[in-house]
Amino acid sequence: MLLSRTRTSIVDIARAAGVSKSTVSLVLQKSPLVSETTREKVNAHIKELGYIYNRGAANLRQSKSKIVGIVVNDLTNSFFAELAVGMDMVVQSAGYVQFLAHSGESVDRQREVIASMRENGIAGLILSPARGTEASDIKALVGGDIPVVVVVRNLPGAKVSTLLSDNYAGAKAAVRHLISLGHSRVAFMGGFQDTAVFGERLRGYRDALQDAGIAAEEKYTIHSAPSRAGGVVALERLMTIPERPTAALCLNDAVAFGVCDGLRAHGLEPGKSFAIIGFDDVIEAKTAVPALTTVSVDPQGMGQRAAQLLLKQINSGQRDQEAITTSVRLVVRQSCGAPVKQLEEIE
Amino acid sequence: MLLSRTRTSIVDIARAAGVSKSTVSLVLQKSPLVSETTREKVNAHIKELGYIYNRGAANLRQSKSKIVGIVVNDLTNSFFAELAVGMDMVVQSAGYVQFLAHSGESVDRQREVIASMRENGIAGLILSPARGTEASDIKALVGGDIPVVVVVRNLPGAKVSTLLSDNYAGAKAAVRHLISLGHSRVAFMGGFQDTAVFGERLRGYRDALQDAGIAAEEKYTIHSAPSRAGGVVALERLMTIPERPTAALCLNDAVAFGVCDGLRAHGLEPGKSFAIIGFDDVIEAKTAVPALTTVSVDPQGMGQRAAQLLLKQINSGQRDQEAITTSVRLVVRQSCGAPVKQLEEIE
DNA sequence: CTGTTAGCGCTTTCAG
DNA sequence: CTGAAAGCGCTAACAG
Repeated sequence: MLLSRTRTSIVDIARAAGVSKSTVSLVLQKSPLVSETTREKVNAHIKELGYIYNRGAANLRQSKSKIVGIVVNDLTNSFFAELAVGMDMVVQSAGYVQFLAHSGESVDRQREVIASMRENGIAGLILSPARGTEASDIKALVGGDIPVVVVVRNLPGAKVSTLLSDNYAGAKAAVRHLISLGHSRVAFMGGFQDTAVFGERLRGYRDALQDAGIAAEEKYTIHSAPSRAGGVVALERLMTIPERPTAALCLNDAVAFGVCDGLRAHGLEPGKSFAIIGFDDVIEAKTAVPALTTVSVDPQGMGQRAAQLLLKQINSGQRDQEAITTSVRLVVRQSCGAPVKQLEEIE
Repeated sequence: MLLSRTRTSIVDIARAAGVSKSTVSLVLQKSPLVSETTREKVNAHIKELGYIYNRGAANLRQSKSKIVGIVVNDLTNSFFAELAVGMDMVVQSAGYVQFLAHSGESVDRQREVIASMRENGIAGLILSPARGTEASDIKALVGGDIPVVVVVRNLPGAKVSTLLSDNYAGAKAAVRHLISLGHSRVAFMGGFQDTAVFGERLRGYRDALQDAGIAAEEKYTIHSAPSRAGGVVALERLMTIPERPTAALCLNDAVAFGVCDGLRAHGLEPGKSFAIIGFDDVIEAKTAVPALTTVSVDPQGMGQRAAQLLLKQINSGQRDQEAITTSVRLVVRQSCGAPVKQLEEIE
């Protein structure tokens, strides 16, 4: 808790170099106002004394910081972990640091951690909301003081920039693909009716069927936890229904992997007797199942985009902007072998 | 970058409540020295003005912080993501926040990010080192000012607390298990000779064979990237060697999953014609392959332990302690279904 | 129990 | 080009 007995500061090096502390400060800021000779002298002493810049003090003085907050609902899910890695890349290379926290889908924890980050002076926040987060929550948490970017899950009504993938179109394209392969009994597996993501993907699934003149059977929509374990459960359910589907669109890759696990437990090879489409295109999808096709969201790319968006807002001093929802076009691709198509942006 | 035009401070609320700022400060610290009446009055104004505590200012004044740094080599790998989640849990509930960064196995990035964290005043650091990190690096980075806990990968010679799993014993137990099932041609798959973890696990593998009077064939050790994709590659290599092994211990779960992927591509069901043991016991291992057995490290538990260790050191003001290496005993378990045994600690 | 005062380490006018 | 002085928001003696 205690940081050294009072580590060497700007005045120590000023004294050592025989200059004033303001001069040292200027050197630190690489100001051109200081002569080459003094700069070198000062820098020498900085090295010698092992001086560490105290950014906290500077932040206080300037009322600004180069810290961003990132709160993610579930780091245990590769999709979100990769999302975080993408953000990390751009945050780091912009010279910022991040408080990165995991809410574990708990809105309470999410609230606490955001409050804590605010006290610690973040300049902006990226939030991948916990299930059950309300639009009203977020403006209560950050009083419009700092820019906020919401990712992945939509918070309808929240007046913040939001970066979403076009789940509807992606799901629709995936199901169209299955239909073009001759499937007519297609299931939608995984997830519960509690996130916008689920709703959008389901809607895409239904509309694609409808467009093809196929009635969407209610029993073909199989709810389960949106995890790998959930996929296994969903498959078990699937096996019991009459007129069993021949293909499925899964809520996400985790569910798809679980469905594959389940099929194999029944001695069936995924992609052979039963076609599966995953969703998100997590790194593992690249080798998980030879026959796996996914709707590609490219989590790392999305994370990068979100972070860029936030930094732009921070630097432009933007606040309280109208909800600018950007959606990322999704492409259906064969996971193994095929090159990943580029992320495209649409309004 | 700019934090509001100068947000409401302790003096604003002091003025509003008609008290001095020190009184407000005392209220904030829940000091018993302040009367119930004034406390309530002050609190009322705090709410009304939407005051946000400026922890940075307090940190500066007290030369301490409740921020820890966590640097992880690869968040993309579920093992490390779960490790981070475990740390997050205890850090958060101790009222700390964390800078959490991903080094992507780059020692340069690792160095930069640690430097940045130090400038930002972390009270301690947990490091899961990037490949190639030297013992000398770390004392250069943190000058013994703050406590450091190194996890997962050993940095022989570094004088810091280290939390490792007993890789040698775990690997040995796993191979003994395979031998007891009747396997005599056992491969070791995945990884390169560049981390201590690899060396320890390999040594355990070899010694178990030796103890059973089986010669460890050099060709049965198959190097590859320690990732899922690497596992696929390793399996391809394996298929080409004469007197093909009948079982394998994999460097980690990611490799094990890749090996399974590869087997399936060859029409072989993992666990049937070829036995596999993974390593780490990532969440997915719980459903990934019905027949999968892993050496259980319990990443989240290990993360919690590491964070507790760090916090203890922070609170006790410990510095420069001798290298206290704690190793966690590993158990071999059937991944699916079987209950996870508790983490045990040994000297 | 409450107010006064000084100062954490830095930046920033403003003079010299 | 360099120095002196003030102040960011908070805490910590110390008086009253």
